[in-house]
Amino acid sequence: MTTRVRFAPSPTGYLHIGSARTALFNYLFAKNTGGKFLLRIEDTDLARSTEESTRSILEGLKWLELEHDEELVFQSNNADKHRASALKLLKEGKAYRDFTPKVEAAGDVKEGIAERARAAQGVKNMRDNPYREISEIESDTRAANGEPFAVRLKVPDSGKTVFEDAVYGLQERDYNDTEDLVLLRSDGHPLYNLAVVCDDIEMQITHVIRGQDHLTNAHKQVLIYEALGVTPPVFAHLPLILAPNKGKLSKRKHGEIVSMTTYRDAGFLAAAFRNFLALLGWSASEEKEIYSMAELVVKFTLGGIHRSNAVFNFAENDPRRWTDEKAQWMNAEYIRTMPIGELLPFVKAELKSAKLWREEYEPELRALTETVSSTDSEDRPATQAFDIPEHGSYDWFVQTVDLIRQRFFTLKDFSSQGRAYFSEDYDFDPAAIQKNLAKFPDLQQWLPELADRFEPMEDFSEAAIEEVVKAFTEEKGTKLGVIMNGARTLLTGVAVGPSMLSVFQTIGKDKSILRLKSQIAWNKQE
RNA sequence: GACCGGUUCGUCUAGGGGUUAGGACACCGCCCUUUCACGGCGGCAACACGGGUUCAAAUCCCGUACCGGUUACCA
Repeated sequence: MTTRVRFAPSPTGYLHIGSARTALFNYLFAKNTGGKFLLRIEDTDLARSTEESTRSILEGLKWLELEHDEELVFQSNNADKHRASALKLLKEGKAYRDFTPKVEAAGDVKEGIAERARAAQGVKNMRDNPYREISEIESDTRAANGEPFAVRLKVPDSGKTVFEDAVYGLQERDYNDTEDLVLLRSDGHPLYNLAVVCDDIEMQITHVIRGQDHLTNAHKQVLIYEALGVTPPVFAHLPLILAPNKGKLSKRKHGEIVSMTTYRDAGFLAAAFRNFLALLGWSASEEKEIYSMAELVVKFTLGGIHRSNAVFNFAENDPRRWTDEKAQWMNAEYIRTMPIGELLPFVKAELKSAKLWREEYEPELRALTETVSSTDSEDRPATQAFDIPEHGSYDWFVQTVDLIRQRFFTLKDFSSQGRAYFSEDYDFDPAAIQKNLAKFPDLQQWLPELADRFEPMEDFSEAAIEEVVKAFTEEKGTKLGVIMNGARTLLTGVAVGPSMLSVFQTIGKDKSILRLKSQIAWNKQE
């Protein structure tokens, strides 16, 4: 039997990091077992569901490249079927009409529930509903008279629900601990637990993989499956992802850092984020951190899922730790080690959106196949002096990206920190000016002078540049670092980056000269 | 409150009767270097607590503490 799993978010916000991981695990399990990954939007609560949210969720899934196999299902479209099931149970005596008037929840719903539970301590039987045992005739009559009623499942008097959770093991719950849950609201609207069970049956779901917050719901759902006479699917509940204080990670309290689109917009690679997510609550039991999607698919098992919750670690008021540092590291790791050919399209998109892209960077067909296939960043020789691509060409673009990616963390860095490589209009980091220029006033004369030395050079290779700069340094009786760092600041606007010789060569002779002579940075320091 | 679940370095985790308790991120130090957030080497750092079982417990059992989930005519 082929496995069929579903990711079933409710459209009440953007794609949350926890939901994203649930989607990932469902996807991985489906692909690992050669099954289908389905998507269902749980919009039974029309009042809270929004189209905007559905769009955002779809967008997040698209970014993560978790494509669903069959047509998207909207739960609200199946309301009639859900209702029919409830009515069937009513007819069979497995459910009953509850004529208790509906009470509107007020204030903090959660708190109200807990409060009521504490107050009802010991006095209330979960199933002491006065309408549970009224006669069929009375029930029918009152209903016929137009008296509003909810339909509740009649939980059997004694016994327990039992199921084997693929993650948490054997789960048992005494019927006494489960109330007669409402299947249909008094306005005829089907409720979550009913809807989920009906849809999962309809969609022939074999494995329900979802957050641990549904673990107790599973007992209620098993009850519905039993009443309906259908064998329940396999349940696998996932540990929760917590905030640093080990509390709930919520959209309201933690805002954008839990939204998938935040990461997309911050310049994360989907592959890196997926990799990070996969390792949050799951492990292949080996000392390895970097997994491609293909590897994850092969290695994924429900048995590798943990039972304990994981903390998503970040510090709200520390910009460097705005999100989990391991996620940041993972992204940097991908940027600097993935095959350059795979990275290029992302850099292109980033440069385009920053208006830094130029058509000259577009590959000719020949160049593309050559570069992409010969990409083993492991043992590619360092840029050679005799191999200087024409500035601004496709080859130059590839070489430049490869050079500067070493110290980048996100795709955004290509258009911010790396801006000077692609544009004449770049900013100067005040700290860099302070550290590398202001401290050495002589540089204001020296650097333009160095530019003059570059002028007559025919061969602007790293070796040739090195020779000129070294001679110049000696002549001035200063240290190489002073010249190099001053030049770095003028040429790139920042204090960090690759070897200056590579930078000179990459920026090119003409631009290097221009920038060394530019007084903009100097003027800025005043 | 009740029911359910969890607890290995700060964080993500490996290990599940005998290990110097391993890896990754972060942090610290050294090296490389013209700077650096790359790289290399090294370091700091954990089995929640108390009982039991056992020759031997981080690992099995019981209890305690703490944390989390659920307890809706929400999903």
